[in-house]
Amino acid sequence: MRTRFAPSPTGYLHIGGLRTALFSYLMAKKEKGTFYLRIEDTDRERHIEEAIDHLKEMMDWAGFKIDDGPYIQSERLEIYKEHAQKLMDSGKAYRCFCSKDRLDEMRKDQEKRKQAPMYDRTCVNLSKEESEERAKSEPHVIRFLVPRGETVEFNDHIRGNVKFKTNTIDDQVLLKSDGFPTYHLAHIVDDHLMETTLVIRGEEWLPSLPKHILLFRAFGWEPVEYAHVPLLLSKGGGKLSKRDGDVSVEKYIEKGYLREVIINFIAMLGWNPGTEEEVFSMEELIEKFSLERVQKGGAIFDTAKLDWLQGQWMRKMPIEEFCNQIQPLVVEKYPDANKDSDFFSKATLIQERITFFSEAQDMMGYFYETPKVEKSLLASDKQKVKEEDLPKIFEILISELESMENWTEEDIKTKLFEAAKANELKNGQLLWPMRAALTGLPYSPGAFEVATVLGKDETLNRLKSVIG
RNA sequence: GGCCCCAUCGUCUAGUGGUUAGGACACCAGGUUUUCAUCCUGGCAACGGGAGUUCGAUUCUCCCUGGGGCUACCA
Repeated sequence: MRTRFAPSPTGYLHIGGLRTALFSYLMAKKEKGTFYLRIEDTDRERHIEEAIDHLKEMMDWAGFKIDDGPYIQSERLEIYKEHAQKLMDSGKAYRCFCSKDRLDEMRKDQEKRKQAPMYDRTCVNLSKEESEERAKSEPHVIRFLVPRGETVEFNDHIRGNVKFKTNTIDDQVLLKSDGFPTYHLAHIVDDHLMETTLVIRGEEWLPSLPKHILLFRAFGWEPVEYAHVPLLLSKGGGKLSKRDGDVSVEKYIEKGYLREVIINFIAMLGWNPGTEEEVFSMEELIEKFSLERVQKGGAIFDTAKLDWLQGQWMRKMPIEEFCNQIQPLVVEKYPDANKDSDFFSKATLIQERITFFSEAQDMMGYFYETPKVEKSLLASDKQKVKEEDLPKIFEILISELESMENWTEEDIKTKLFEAAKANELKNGQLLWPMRAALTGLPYSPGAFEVATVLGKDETLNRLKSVIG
């Protein structure tokens, strides 16, 4: 098994592109085959220099090991020319000197008459001599002479048997007047020469499939295998494109989604393992992926589930790694966090309620800075804590906690539950004001947990300063 | 217009010639000895329509409808 990812360099990586790359990668790795990268930069107008390096970085980020390449099509122009020539020599392609204007007019005319726009083959009838002669001075393209009256059948790995009549297939341009090949020629030549065994690409290529099969035949080559994956759709239903919002992988990385999350998410868009599991690592995907279980219909790219997955993966992350990720961020704002021997236990409290690393700074602030506590926060209707009861509540809290010898979470819990009972208070009436006083936030880890990490002295300081 | 592809809850999807059509996300309601989050329980919610095949179709066939893609010297 040898697969490839063959993007054109646009400057960013489309999320759908990442998905076809992922599927290709998974197929290759599943079979212990190879996966290579090829840059399809045959459109001069689109060419962007840095895009190639960027693509390599993205493959690296995604965790796709590139076994080979990148092959750059713009560096292989001679090869495509030779192959186009071969087809001309065997009468399967021809030069076309028609101008852009004439073609436009022709198409307009055809549309007016409600015909399918197709090249009218004006240049097919040129004699070999005339064609050779004019080629010396006139700009021209090379077109594929599509055989008429045939039916091309092909077995797609996802769609099964598909049939096309060749009569409706246009004489595709193979080589442009600037000497660059079109996608059609370049991909056939490359996938043959580079010994690709399976091409996985978007469904938008399905209508071109017969052209490609015909080209393989014209060269006398065995066609590669194809799998056309369903498109990613926007909420409105159309093909997901730039105007629908965030379609670049870079955007999602910027937002703070984990690599594992994005990979997991796009894998599940159009594919499922047939079980009810939904959280998969790359290794598991490699093991379980199969084209037979890829959906035929397009999938709407709806990110609601992405956030859920992000939470799943955040909580799944080993705590050491979690600390490594957030500590630098927290240190930026709170330098004390750098040499904090308790950072680990603080991070543990945060991990189960965080969605993005970037939130850590705000979530951990009260560990490093005495919070400013709004008086109104200490009371709570829901917890039945009235403002006038606060002095008494804090008095109880302070005296109970002050008397403690062992400052452990269990001991604090026992102590305060007893105190609540003794004073005929609900747990919440004691704990809400305590938690609020310690953190200054409407929500945070629990009072016991925060107090434990803060230590006895700091806890008491904060409780005292609130009523003072 | 022509050609091609597709069609199960709002979304991602499982599924079989006979099922209470399953799961997940989202949403709603409860619970989890304090908030938030997590977690748990429950609820809401789907086979586009019409023929045919069949004892029986969500499932097989055809038509319709709907959606999508392609129709460049772009990929």
